[in-house]
Order: sequence, then structure tokens, then C-alpha cells
Amino acid sequence: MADCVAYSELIKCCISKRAIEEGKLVHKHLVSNGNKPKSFLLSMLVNMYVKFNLLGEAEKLFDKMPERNVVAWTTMISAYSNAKISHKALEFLILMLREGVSPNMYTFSSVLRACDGMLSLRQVHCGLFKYGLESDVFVRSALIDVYAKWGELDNALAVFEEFVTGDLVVWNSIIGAFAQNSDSDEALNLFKRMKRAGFAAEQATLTSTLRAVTGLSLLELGRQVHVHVLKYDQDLILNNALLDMYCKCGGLDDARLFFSQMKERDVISWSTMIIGLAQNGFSREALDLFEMMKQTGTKPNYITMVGVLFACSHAGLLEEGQYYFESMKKLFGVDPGREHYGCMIDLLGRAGKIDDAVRLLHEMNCEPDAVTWRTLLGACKIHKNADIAIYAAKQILKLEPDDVGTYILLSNIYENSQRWEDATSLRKTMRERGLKKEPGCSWIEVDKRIHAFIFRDMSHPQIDDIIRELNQLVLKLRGVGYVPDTNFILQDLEGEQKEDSLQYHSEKLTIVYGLMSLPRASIIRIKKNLRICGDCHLFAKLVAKTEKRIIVIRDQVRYHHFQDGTCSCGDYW
DNA sequence: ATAGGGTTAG
Repeated sequence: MADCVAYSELIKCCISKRAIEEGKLVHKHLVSNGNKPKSFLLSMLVNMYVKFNLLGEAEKLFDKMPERNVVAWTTMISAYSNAKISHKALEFLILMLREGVSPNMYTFSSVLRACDGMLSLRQVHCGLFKYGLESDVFVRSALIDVYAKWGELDNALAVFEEFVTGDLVVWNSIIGAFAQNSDSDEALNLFKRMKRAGFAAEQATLTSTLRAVTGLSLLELGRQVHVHVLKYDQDLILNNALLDMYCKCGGLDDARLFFSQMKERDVISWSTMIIGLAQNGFSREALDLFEMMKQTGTKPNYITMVGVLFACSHAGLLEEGQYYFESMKKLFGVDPGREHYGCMIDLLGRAGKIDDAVRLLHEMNCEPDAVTWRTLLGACKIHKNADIAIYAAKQILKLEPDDVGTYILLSNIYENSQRWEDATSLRKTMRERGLKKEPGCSWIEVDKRIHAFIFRDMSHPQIDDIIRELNQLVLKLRGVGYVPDTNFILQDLEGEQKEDSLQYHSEKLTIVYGLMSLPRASIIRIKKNLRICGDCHLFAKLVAKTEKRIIVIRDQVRYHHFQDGTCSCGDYW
């Protein structure tokens, strides 16, 4: 008996000290002793091999065990689940049931993570009622996570609401579920509910909350969360989320400052800052930061290289981009993927090398998706290449038959090339499918409230004042040479090219509202659901100059910083 | 003896 205790202490010691060779010795000693070792000691050895990442050794030992209890089975299932060998984890659950061993909450919380689809998830979910485990908090947080992983938020919420939870991790799971599935509103609602229920937010809560804040671009709310983050200033994941929040909410100065003061930075911190700079139009700074990152010895990963190439493509740095693209495999071991090809297609296309862009697209080692084709289409818009534009648009519609913007763009091209029949048939298809263009919508945060302006929607309480101000401003700008730019034939505008409707694009209303309601010194930060049009871009540049304001607009893809008559994108978007 | 939540792109 004393032997048993000694062995178990020895194994624990090996695990905690990560002493692999000593562990193997203990194993050898235990089985060569002549006596049959107790099964719980063998289970511990299986666990030891799992902890050492020696899955093969664990399997060998497990197979030889004369009797296997729930702990042994669960250890193996957990190991397969962590190693993402889902089918083995699920297979082992079935085998243990066949051997008459009852799974417990440990088993279920492991096997749930291995569910590779809704079918297996449903079956396992039903199975746990049989053992009365549906109220265990570990099982419930696993259920919420896995439903969220498959995008089944209704099911995740149903699990959450099934019992009143007194467990912080269950709260974190449900908040994270919505934050990760870009339902930021619901994530913030749950966060408020959690606070009302008397729970204190800690690292994981704040990280998910920041992600939700980022999704809604609520800079001021983000600053308030920052205050709570200070308590955990050594938490790198949380700091990275905060950094991303500042980058994505247009608080680039805050981001730069925060990044410079971070005591510890990993590849995600660097990537976040590089991408943040690139998205905000500061490509040179992004690339300089990339050089610094390499000097610190942090190895760039797939996502870092997306950011680097993204910076090149935003600034039109063709040679630099090509250099990074061609050398990243050799230098950092990163194989180019769809996103990297996308940046290169953008770079070549914008530089007017449309044929090279098409060639690269066909050379890709993975299938081009709608985003890839849309990148090519964007280049065609700039260089007015109607033939390739039609080709790209058709490819997009094959992959996304409901993409309204592409339909409208394609029909505009047909009309412009006087292919009336093609245009008419396309419009007909759209009508039949009931497709309508999503209206432009821009919003701004004033006094902790969101003020949204939707194209043709006049429901804002101060809309009359805003329109009066806008008309005056346009008159003033015309005085300094502003001519509304209606020449955007290759854009997916629908009957909005006319000057009068152009004047009431949602971002213009929002800019004016910002001028009216924010203090003179503050930056006007605006978000928009679609791409900014050429005329609004010009308008914003002139307003920034004449009104001496900084305007930051985040459109669907990137940021525009307008200051003193210019934009950080260099009119290149 | 076996189990849990959070960060960069798309």
C-alpha cells in the first residue's frame, strides 16, 4: 500500500517537473516489479504520457490495461480532443459505453470539444441527460462554447438560460460566444446582465467585452473598459485585445502610446499594431514596425504577413510587396495563402498590371473565393477595364448569387458599354430574386450615444438643422472650387449618381452632425457600412481643410484620416 | 488520478 502512495507521488512529481526520462523509468520499474500495478497507477501513467505529448506511448499503455475505468477513458478522450483528433475522441466515447463504463462530467466536457458537427453535438448533448449531467458548470460552459463554435447562438443561449448560473466561466462563455460571432450588441447586453447579477468582470470577460466594443467601434466605451483593464496590466491577451480596440476604433494615437508602453509583446501584439497602422493608412510606419519586430526576434506568422502585404498594397509599394511575398516562405516559413495572394492581386491590379494580377490569381495554390475576385474587380474599377471587370463580376456571382453590389456594378458596366440587353436581363434577374441594395448608413458617437444616418431616412430629430448646415457648407465649398464628382461609373451606385442625391449621402450628413455637436478640438470619428464614394471622400478632405478639423472615417474596408485637405489613404482606395 | 472562458486576418 505504501508503494502505491509512493508511486503516485513519484508520477505527480515527474508530471510537474516535466521529467520525461524519469517518468519512463518509473513506468518501467512499476511493470517490472512482478506485481500487477493498480489500475489507477496505470491511469496516472497514461495521463503522464498525455501531458508529455507522447500520445503514442499513452495509447500503447492504455491498450495493455487489463481494466479501464472512467478516468483512464476520459484521459484518452481528453488527449484526442486536445490534439484535435475528433473522430478518435468520439470513437472512444462509444467504445467506453460498449464496455459498460459510465461517462462522467469530465468525460463529457472533453468529448463535447471534439464534436465535429451539429450531428455529433446533438447526440452527445442528448446523451448527457441520461447521466443527469446537464447542470454541471463545466459541461455547460463546454456546451455553450461548442454551439458557439458552430455558429448556433440560439442553442448556446438556450443552454445558458436553462439554469441560473453562479459560475463566472459560464458567463464568460456566453459573452465570448456572442462576441466571437460578431453579435456585439448581445455580448454587451449579457455583460451588463452579468454586472447586474453581481459578478465582477475579470480577464476573459474584459477580453470578450473589448472585442464586442471593437465590433461596434465604440471608442469612448472602450476607454471606460480600459480603466478596468489596468487591474490586470500583466495579462498579455487582454492587453492585445485593448490594443486592437484602439486600432479598430480609430484611436490610433492611443494605440501607439499603449503599444509603446507594453512591457511584454508577442507576435499578436506586433501583428495587431502593424495591421492597425496599415488599416489607418500609415503603411510606411507599419513596415518600419515590422523591421523592429524582426529585430526583437519575434517570428512573424501567417497573419503578420497578411498585415505586411496589406500595408504594401495600401501604399502601392509594388517592389516591396513582391519581395516580402516571394521571401516569406524562406525567411519565416509562411506559405502564401488566399489573403496574401489577395494583397498581391490588389497591388498588381492597382499598379495597372491587371494581366499580371489575373495570372497570379490563376496560379494560386488554393481556390480563389469571392473576396479574391472582388479585389480584381476593384482594380478593374480604377483602371476602367470593363472586360476583366465583367469576367470577375461573373465569377463573384457564381460564388455569391445574392451579392447586390456586384449585380449593380455589372449592370452599370453593361449600360456604359451600351450592352442594353445584358443590362436589362440582369436587372430582371435581380427583381426576380428580390434583391435590393443595402442603403448607405453612417454613424457617430456623441455623448455616449450612437447617431445613425441612413440614406434617404430623415428620422433624426435634428435633420432639418443638419440639412440646412449641409447646404450652407456645400455652398461655401463650391466657393473654394468644390465640384460634386458624379463620374463614378464603375461603382455600385444605383441611381444615386445625380448630384442632389449625392449631396445627402449618409456620411455627409454625419460629418455635418459631428461638426455641429462635437467640441471644436475633438476628432470627428465616423463609421460607414459601405465603401466611401469618391465625392464624399473629396468633400471630407475639403471640410477638414476649411473647418480645420480632423475627420476619421472607417468604411467597410479601411480607415481614412482627413486632415488639412488630404487623406491618409493618399486617394488610393 | 480525468474537465472550463479570452487576443491579430477572413
